[in-house]
Amino acid sequence: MEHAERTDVDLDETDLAILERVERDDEANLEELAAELGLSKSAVHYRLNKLKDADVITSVSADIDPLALGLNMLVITEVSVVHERGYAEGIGQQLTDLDGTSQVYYTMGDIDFVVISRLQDREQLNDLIDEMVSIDGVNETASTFVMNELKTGDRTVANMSETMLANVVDD
Amino acid sequence: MEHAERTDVDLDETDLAILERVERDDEANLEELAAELGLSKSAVHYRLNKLKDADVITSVSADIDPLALGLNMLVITEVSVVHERGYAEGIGQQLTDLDGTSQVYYTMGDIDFVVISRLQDREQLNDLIDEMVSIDGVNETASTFVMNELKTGDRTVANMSETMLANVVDD
DNA sequence: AATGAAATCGACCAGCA
DNA sequence: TGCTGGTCGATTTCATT
Repeated sequence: MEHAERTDVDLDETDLAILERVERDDEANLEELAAELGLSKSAVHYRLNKLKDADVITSVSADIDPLALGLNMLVITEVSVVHERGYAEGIGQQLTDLDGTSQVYYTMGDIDFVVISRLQDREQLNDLIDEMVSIDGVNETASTFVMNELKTGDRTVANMSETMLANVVDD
Repeated sequence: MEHAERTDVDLDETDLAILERVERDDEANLEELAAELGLSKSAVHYRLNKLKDADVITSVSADIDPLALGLNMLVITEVSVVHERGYAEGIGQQLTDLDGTSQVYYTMGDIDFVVISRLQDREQLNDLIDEMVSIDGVNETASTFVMNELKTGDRTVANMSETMLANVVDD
């Protein structure tokens, strides 16, 4: 199935303010949100519904500290594969299914896949690499330890410049 | 500032079931959660509070579709820096502050930093690379386009194997 | 971990700009 | 189409067992 085309919603500055607020913390009640944003409860409620209906907000979810689960190791692995037609898709799925993998990207160029994994110990890392190389079509892997996670990917609006935000509003 | 040591919480299978549920979707009310988990409303409420107090759940936040904001480009950039004492820390902070960057990792080995960015067009990518190379101490950058994002990093418990989960429970 | 009462919240509506 | 202010039922919260 092809990715569904985005039904283009047009957002205004108020929508962006709401998004910035709830991507940071969605535990506040309507009254607090309304006060912070200078709107009425109903307006916030109305716009939040719209943003969810339009799939601008895709979900509301709890963020869990990986360290609380003993996931002390963070590893980035570059995976290169043999270049035959149709291979990549199946390999990508298999990488996605491996225990411990957190993010999987299919990339242009000579690398093919970048996989980011969270693990508890070196044994799990060994197992993971073994599983990767045993996937049919995988050529080579190169792993790098992450010493420090300086910025996590859990914000979207907050990372955008004024120019980028302006592009959203006026088209 | 050093990272705060985790005050070790011990979690049981019920806690893990709750975490798996709310990291996927936190919009359900207590009654639904209780029914799905086979617990009473109060028990779920009690445990959720405990998990938040213990910072196992760090936040509850809305997930926003980057495509809804025109962020069609996803790029992975490897940044290498000159190796002088104390340089890396400041550079990491500056990378973190750049518009468009979504994730920043400080890594072992010859690469030094891996940066993942979301952008709207090539001009923004050019600007970003320019800003990176103009950071004092940055040596070289190499960027790769992501053609397909197969797995996003927004789940933690769901990515863990039975073995990994067992490690959490019995220590 | 369950109960029940009190406090709070979110959904909805009629009316309005 | 987007908003207001108010109402009501649903929900959370909390003290108690």
